[in-house]
Amino acid sequence: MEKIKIILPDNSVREYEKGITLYQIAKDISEGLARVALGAVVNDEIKGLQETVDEDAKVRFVKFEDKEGKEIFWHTSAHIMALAVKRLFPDVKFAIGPAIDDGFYYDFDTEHRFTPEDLEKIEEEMVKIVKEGHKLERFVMPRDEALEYFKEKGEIYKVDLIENLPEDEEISFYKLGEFTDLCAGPHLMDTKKVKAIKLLSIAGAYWRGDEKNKMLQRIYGTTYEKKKDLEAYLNKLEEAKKRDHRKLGKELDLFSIHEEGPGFPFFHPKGMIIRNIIEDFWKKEHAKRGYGEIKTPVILNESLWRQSGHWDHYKENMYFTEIDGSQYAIKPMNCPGSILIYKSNLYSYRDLPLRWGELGLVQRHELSGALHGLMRVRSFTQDDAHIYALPSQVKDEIIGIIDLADYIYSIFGFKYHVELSTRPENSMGTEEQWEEATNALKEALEEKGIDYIINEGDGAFYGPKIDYHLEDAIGRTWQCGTIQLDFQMPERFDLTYVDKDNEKKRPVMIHRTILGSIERFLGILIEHYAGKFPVWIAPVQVTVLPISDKFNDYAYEIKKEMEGRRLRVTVDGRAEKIGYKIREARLQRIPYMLIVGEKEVEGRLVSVNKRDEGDIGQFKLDEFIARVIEEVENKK
RNA sequence: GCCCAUGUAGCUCAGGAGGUAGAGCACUUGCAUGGUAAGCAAGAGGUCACCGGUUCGAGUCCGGUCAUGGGCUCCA
Repeated sequence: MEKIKIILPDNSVREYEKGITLYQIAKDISEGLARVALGAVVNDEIKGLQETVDEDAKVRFVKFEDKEGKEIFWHTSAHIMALAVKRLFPDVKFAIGPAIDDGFYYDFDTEHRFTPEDLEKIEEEMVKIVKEGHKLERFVMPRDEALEYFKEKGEIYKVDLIENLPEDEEISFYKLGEFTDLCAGPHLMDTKKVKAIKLLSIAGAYWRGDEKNKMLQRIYGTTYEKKKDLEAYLNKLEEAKKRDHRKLGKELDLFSIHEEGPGFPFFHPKGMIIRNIIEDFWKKEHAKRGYGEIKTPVILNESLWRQSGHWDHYKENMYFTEIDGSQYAIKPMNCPGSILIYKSNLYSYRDLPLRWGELGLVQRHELSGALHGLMRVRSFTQDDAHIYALPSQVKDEIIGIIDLADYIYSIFGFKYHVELSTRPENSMGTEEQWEEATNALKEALEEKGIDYIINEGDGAFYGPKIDYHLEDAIGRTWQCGTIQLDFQMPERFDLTYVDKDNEKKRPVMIHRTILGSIERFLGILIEHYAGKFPVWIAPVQVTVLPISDKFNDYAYEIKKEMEGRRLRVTVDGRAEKIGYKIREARLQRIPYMLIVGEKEVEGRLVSVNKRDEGDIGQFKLDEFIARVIEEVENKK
C-alpha cells in the first residue's frame, strides 16, 4: 500500500496509507480534528468539516454524509446539549454522551425528572449556544490532575471513567463554553454548523449498561446541518410508525395481544393464513434439501433440562410445572427433544448428516419490560432444525444453511447482514472446542465471501453462532436466523455414531433457524411490506365489489369460481356505494379489487383495480384468474 | 426486572375547579341502488384498566396492582 507523509500539528511527520481520513488520524494521535486538519494540510481554507478532497495529500476529509462525519457532528451535538443542560440544571452530574446511528444521547444524573417541556427548553438553549458561536478547545491533563479536577466537582462518573482508562492513555478534554468534558474526541472545530436541532426522547439507562448500577436519565436527540434533512429524518420516523406491525396487525385483523396473556399473541384467521403460507413454503424448501420433519413435546421432565445444561444456564427464563409429583419444565428450546429422537437409534457414519427440522413451540420467561408486539414474545414457534454431522461435514452443512437462508430471504426481498458471536462468560466446554467451532463458522462465511461483524462474548452457552439481521424497508434491522455450532450437547447426552473403524464417535450438532421465530418474522414481514402483502401471501387476494347489490349474484359466482382455483376471495355485497367499498378494500390493502356492474355481467368481464396502480381496465374473467394464479405460482 | 410516560365505548381520541361521560369511525335499523378512497337519518353501545384510601359524594385527588408505550438490561 502506498504511503503518504502527513505533517502533524506539532510539526512532526508521520506516515499513513493513502486514503486515510482525517478522523482516523485524529483518533490515531488523539488530537482534535480541527487541529489535525490545520496541521496536516497546507490548504489554509480548511476548517472543520470539509467537502473538499486534497488530491495531493490523498487525505480524505470527513463530510457529514460520511459515517465518520456524522459521528463527529453528533458527538459535538451531544456536548452542546450537555452545555445546555448544565446551564438550565446546574446540579446535574454528567455520565457519557456518544453519537449513535441516527443522532446522539447524553446520560445525566440528577434529582430533577426531565419532562417533555424540559426538552423544548434545552433545545432552545442549544440553539442559543450555536448562535453564540463557540469553538471546541482540546487540551490534556496528567491523570492525577484530571482525577482531582473531577473529584472536586463531584463528577463521580467521570472519575470512574478515568480510573478505568489504561495507564498509558493520554487524558484529553474538550472545552465548549462553560462545559469541559473528558473526551477522546474528535470534534467539530466550532458549533456553527449544528443548525437543525431536535431532542427526541427521555429514557432510563443504567450507568455502564449494568442493571446493578444506578439508573440515569438519558436524553436522545438528533441534529443536522440543514432543516430539510432534519425534516426528512422526522418523516422517516413517521413512516416507521405507520408501518408498525402492532398498528397494522390490529387494522388488518391479523393478531392481537391481551392483558390476559402478556407476551402470548393470539393469531386471527387472516394472520393464520399468512403464517400457514410461510410455514408451507418453509416445509417445502426444507424437504427439497434433505430435511426430515419432527415434532417434540412442549413439557418434558426436569431431569432432561438438568442434563442439557439449561438448568444451570437458562433457568431464569424457564417455566416449570408439576405432574404427578414430579418436576417438569416447559421447553424454552427444541434441542433436547431432538436429541431424544437421535438417541432412540444407533447410527452409522453413512447415516450422517441427519437434518431434522421442527416448527417448535417454545416458551421463555422474558422480562416484562422487554416484550414488544410480535418481535419479543414469551411464546413463539422457532423454525428450528438440528443437524447431526461428522466433523468433516460441518463446513459443507453450514454452507448449505447459508445458501438456504439466502434463498428464503431473497423470496421476501430482504437485505441482511451477518454477525458472528463468540464465547460468553456463562458457558460450557473448553477453550479448544470453542476455538474450533468459532473457526468453522468463520471459514464457512469466508468461503461464501460474506462480510460479518464480530460480537465478542455474545454466543449461546453451548456454542458460537452466526446471526442474520434482516433489514426492513426503512433500514431498521432485526435478528432472525441463527446458526449455532455445538460440541456440548453431543457430549452431555453421549451422542454417538459408529465410524468406519467400528468405533463409536461423537457427532457435531448444528442448531439453526432461518426465519428465527414465525412470530417475529411475521412482525418484520408486516413492517417490510407496510401491510401490502404480495399476492401469494395476502390473506385476501381478490375482493369483488358489485356496483350495487343487484349484481351480487355475479359477484358470488366469481368468488366461487376463483375459490375453485384455490384463490382467496371475498365479496362486499353490502348495499353501499362503490366508492365506500373501494375505500375499505384499500384500507385492507387487498391486492386486487374487481368492480362488477351491468357492463361486466353482460360480457363475463371484470373491471380490475390494482392496489398500487388503480384502475387497470377490463379483463375477461378467465384471463384475470390466469393472471393471479401466475403471480401466486411465482411468489409475486 | 429497572427509569419515565400512558390506560375514557370495537377503533381513534375529546372532556373533567370531585357532583356520577362526549365526538368521529365501526355496529344495528330505515331511506337511498349509487361506476373507482367515506350518501342521509335514527338507534344501540362505557361499573372512564383493576383494588384500596380520602370525601356526604371519585373517571376526576392519594396509594398499590396489572397492562401498554419509549428506553436500559436481556433476546428468536
